[in-house]
Amino acid sequence: MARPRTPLLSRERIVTAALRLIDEEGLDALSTRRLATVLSVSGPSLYNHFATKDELLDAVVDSVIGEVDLSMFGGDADPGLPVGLTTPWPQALRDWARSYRAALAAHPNIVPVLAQGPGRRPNALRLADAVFGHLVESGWPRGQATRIGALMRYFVTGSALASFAAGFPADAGVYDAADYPHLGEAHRLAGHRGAVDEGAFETGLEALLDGLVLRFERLAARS
Amino acid sequence: MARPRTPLLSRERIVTAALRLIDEEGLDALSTRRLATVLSVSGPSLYNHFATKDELLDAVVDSVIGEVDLSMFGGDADPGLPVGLTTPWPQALRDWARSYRAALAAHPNIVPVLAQGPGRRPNALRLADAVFGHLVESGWPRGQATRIGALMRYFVTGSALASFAAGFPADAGVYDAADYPHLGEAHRLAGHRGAVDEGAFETGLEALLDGLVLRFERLAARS
DNA sequence: ACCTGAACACCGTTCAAGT
DNA sequence: ACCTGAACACCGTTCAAGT
Repeated sequence: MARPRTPLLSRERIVTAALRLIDEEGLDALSTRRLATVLSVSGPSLYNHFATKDELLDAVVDSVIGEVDLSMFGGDADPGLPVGLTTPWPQALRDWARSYRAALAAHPNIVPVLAQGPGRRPNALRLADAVFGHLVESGWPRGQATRIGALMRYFVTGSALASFAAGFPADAGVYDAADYPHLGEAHRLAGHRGAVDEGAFETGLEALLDGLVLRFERLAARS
Repeated sequence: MARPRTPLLSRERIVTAALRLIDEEGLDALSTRRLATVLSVSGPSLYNHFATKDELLDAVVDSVIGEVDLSMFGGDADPGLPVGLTTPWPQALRDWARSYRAALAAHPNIVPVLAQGPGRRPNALRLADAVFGHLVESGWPRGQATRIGALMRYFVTGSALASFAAGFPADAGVYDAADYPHLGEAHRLAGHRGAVDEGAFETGLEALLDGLVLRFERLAARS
């Protein structure tokens, strides 16, 4: 065929197909050759749009991060917003963490890539900027704001990386009472996967926020 | 050569070499052929000791989890220990979380595999059993104990998966003030990698424990 | 039982050739 | 500019053959 008059591929079409493949069959299932087959082109065609497979993965990751809601941090959306109308930081962190987790948990297989940090990906940098900026403007010292951004990412990526409940085999035979005296009911976890993971995330999120509010109050009391 | 009189390989030798390769060059660098070369045998030899590469990875993962200290949960170590001498649950969780993170952070490249859950790996199941058992015996309802086990794993795996600080390029040119108004100092993060990540982990851990203690007190007040 | 080389169906990527 | 087939150096795994 050689060059068609309208391109067969675009970065966007490639990214969408790649994410679907990763979601459905895992990160290892994404090969340039399989992806090309799905897109009805030959393998090397992809190299007209991405220099390497890593660059393609970067684009996939950034498209996922682009789904995270950052509106609770104000900023760009309403530049003329009165200062008193910004969302209090604990509520902003709560809303953001839920949206962040939802976006990542929808694509758990790509979380290990995404967790490596923002790199040069624009959506990831925008996210870091919004969180850090809001915390500093709320009165957190810069060093503390950095730590909070980090620890929130630890918790959210950890919770999206894999289901806790689904990690326990549903086969009751695994949990020999002599070896694991307290895991007699563990085989039922996988069946309640959604509720267990959601409950753990919410409990952890609220505990974290309570602990941070406590620290913020101590900070204020000292000044 | 064919069969030597004393075996050239053992599961242990293979696991050790595999972990070193993963640590030094990443998960993708672990191929059965490279591993075999390191061990001075031919590729297929490994299949005399592990049925598949996945089974080998499982053994590597469990060897890492075996490094986590569980002694703070009492149990096996001192079966005749008086009840009053068990470590209070917040301190036990703190000590365990630190040991857990240290073991994982020493081998960050394998964390994505390990985070998939215990599966049938004995050391991972022992860990889950010890944490859950200690929480229940400390007075936590079983449902809450499950959630706490889960949320602690979220936080620890998230913190060991990748350095937060190292995720920000050291190249100051990345952080255009027009795009990211609050990231002007982000290029200096990578240089303080250890301190930033350690500080974030400790802050998050203490905040989480504070929040959980608060919940435990509320629980006690209701009964 | 434990190692070998040959073989199969895969990879990511490069490159010359086509329009 | 954007696609193709051929080619290179890799993969995981199977299998028959050796001791």
